[in-house]
Amino acid sequence: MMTVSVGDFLKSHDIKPSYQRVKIYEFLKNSKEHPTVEVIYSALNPEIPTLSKTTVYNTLKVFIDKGIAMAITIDEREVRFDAEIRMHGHFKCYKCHQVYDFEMADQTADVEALDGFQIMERQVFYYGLCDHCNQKLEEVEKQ
Amino acid sequence: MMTVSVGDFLKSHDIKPSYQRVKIYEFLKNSKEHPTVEVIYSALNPEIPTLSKTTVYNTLKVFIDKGIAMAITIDEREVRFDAEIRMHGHFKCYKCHQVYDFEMADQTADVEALDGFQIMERQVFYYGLCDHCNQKLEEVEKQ
DNA sequence: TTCTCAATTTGTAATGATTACAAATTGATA
DNA sequence: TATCAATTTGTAATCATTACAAATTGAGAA
Ligand SMILES: [Mn+2]
Ligand SMILES: [Mn+2]
Ligand SMILES: [Zn+2]
Ligand SMILES: [Zn+2]
Repeated sequence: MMTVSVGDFLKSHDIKPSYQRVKIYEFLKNSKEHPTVEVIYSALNPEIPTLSKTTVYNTLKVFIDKGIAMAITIDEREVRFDAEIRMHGHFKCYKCHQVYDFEMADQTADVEALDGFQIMERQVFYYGLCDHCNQKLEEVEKQ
Repeated sequence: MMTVSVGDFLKSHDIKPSYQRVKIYEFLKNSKEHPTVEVIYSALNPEIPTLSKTTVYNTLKVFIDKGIAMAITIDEREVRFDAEIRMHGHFKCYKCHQVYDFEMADQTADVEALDGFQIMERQVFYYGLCDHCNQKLEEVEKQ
């Protein structure tokens, strides 16, 4: 198993690895929850008391420009972020509001309606009840 | 060919067909552009000078609740609306910012990662260059 | 080491879409 | 015609995001 430091990883993507950038990337990479700016800021603020929310916004914009993160607009009200940039779908539970990843077959070829279009990005959002919340609902209905 | 008035259509979906609601629904139904609240408001304001933007927001919320319209969050900054509620994908051109519809095979069954999840809504967003803008780009490159 | 300067970070104010809310209007029914 | 709930309207509040200018940082120069 080969390990590359976050600093080297950022450098290899033409991003100067400042203290804040390293911490923000580490948090995003280790997070499974697709955090918002607010969540990232609140999580890192205790450790970096001088952190500014503007820095979180700026840094995420840099990550996206350099291709090591993506924005997820599955919520109407707030943008979430993801350090996993391989193609995958997102499911949002109406009840617990969690956002789950799911694997997806690449169905680019399926879309003959888009002949001549150059597809550069794909977002697939599903909504409903996650297995956990769905389970609880069924138990209630059984009564 | 059978025609039902917009008023009757709204009534059949449990929506009282006020003047504003009829006009807003007609505009949305006839529009191919997935308009924003601002676009709808600006388009109808000349005809309905007393129209309030709040009414546009309220009315669209009613349409969505009653299942005759849907919100499209393909833009990070502003929500677009669509009176076409059959399942279809959306493509947004980075250059001309138009949003195109495209037909899509229903691939619900494909997603075995979501066993136990109850999928209630699906949104598929593609981004890139539309055929028109892509064409123009190729012509420039040819020179 | 100290200096310099561009890149980065920070704090504050502005922006803009959306929502909250209360008053005015409408329109179906009595 | 009177009533009253539903709808519409206008204004203010909210809140995520952006703009911007000042402060800080840190890598290389001297
Ligand atoms: Mn993800
Ligand atoms: Mn559409
Ligand atoms: Zn859930
Ligand atoms: Zn285009």
